[in-house]
Amino acid sequence: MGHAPSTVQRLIDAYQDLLVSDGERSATLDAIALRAGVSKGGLTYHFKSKDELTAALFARLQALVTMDLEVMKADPAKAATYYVKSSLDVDSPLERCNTAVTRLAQGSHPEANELLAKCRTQWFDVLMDAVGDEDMVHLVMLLGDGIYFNASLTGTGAMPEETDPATIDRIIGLIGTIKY
Amino acid sequence: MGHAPSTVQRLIDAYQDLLVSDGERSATLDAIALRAGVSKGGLTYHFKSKDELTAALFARLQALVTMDLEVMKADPAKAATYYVKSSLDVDSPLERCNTAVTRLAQGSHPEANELLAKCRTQWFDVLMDAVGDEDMVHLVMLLGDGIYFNASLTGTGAMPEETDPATIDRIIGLIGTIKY
DNA sequence: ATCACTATACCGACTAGTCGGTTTTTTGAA
DNA sequence: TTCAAAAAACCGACTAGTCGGTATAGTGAT
Repeated sequence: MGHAPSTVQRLIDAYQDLLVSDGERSATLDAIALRAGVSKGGLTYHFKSKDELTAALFARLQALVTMDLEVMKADPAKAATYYVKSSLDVDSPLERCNTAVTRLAQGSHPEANELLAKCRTQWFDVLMDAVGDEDMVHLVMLLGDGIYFNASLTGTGAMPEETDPATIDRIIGLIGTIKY
Repeated sequence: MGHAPSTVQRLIDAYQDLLVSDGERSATLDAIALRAGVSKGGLTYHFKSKDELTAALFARLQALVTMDLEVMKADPAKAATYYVKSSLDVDSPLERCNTAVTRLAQGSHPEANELLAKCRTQWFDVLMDAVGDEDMVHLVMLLGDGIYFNASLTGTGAMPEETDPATIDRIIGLIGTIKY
């Protein structure tokens, strides 16, 4: 049966959600505890410091990326399309966690930057195995980043329809016509 | 001859630089004043509140974008290439200001989000006039966003060579082969 | 006298982290 | 099966420090 998420997981969820929806400044210990449904003392029982909580968030991202890489390796022919399309799914566990860590990176958290760089290198390597051509891999990853950037910016401001799935499908079609 | 920047401009510069290099949290009034080489009192003399300073940063971005749009309109044939390539130049006044406002947007500052959305719509419209095909414009803008995202993430973490100009040139070449 | 500041002091709100104490769950011997 | 002791989970008030903002007295150039 599906376990109800543990307090530890709920605390990481709460931290992640606050980072994604309101940014680093709003992700205070009090706010995290409140959202997770525990007291501040309950939070500090599980995580002695905010850095420890952040480390747990980093570990979650690494785990989710590892799973994502396995999916891509399992079907190399679809790896590139999968990478681009999954950038659109901002509500997936991976994308949400990725966004959360990106928020920290943009607050110039050195470890967050290093982790993101490492993950990107891993994606790059798997895409290279699947696609073969370096420039095409760069194109695919940059396109994915652009989609992700657009999607994650659509918080309050009403963006145009740049990131709707049908448009992405047509763009993937255009890319598919490239001979390399 | 080139005026030495006024105190007002130096204060906006300082705010912008701190946002870009250290994120929203580090951009305190004290830090801004220190970097601009004025006292805190000197800052509050020119800007009654941090919101006023932020408004000045927003106005700067709008002005820089308007100039950028004029450049693109002046040579529509090169507009798309110009858009993609200029995304790489993270040290240009426009990209630095854009990054600074993006930092605020990711801290879920509603006005920053609206401004960025507005600017993107303006770029989209000009590119539509220049390129004609909507999907190609989306592709160009997403690619530019991806480049920008990558480049702006390269703060501390040593990124791979994804965003070097030669690679971008080859990718532009690939895009150029698409028939639409 | 006005402008463009410097320098310093202060306030209230907020933040990360601490700590003594309380509740809940688990354990293992009678 | 019962039940008390131990361990784990959790509470919330408190501390020290930070931030945005306010206030005020003074300085030197025009």
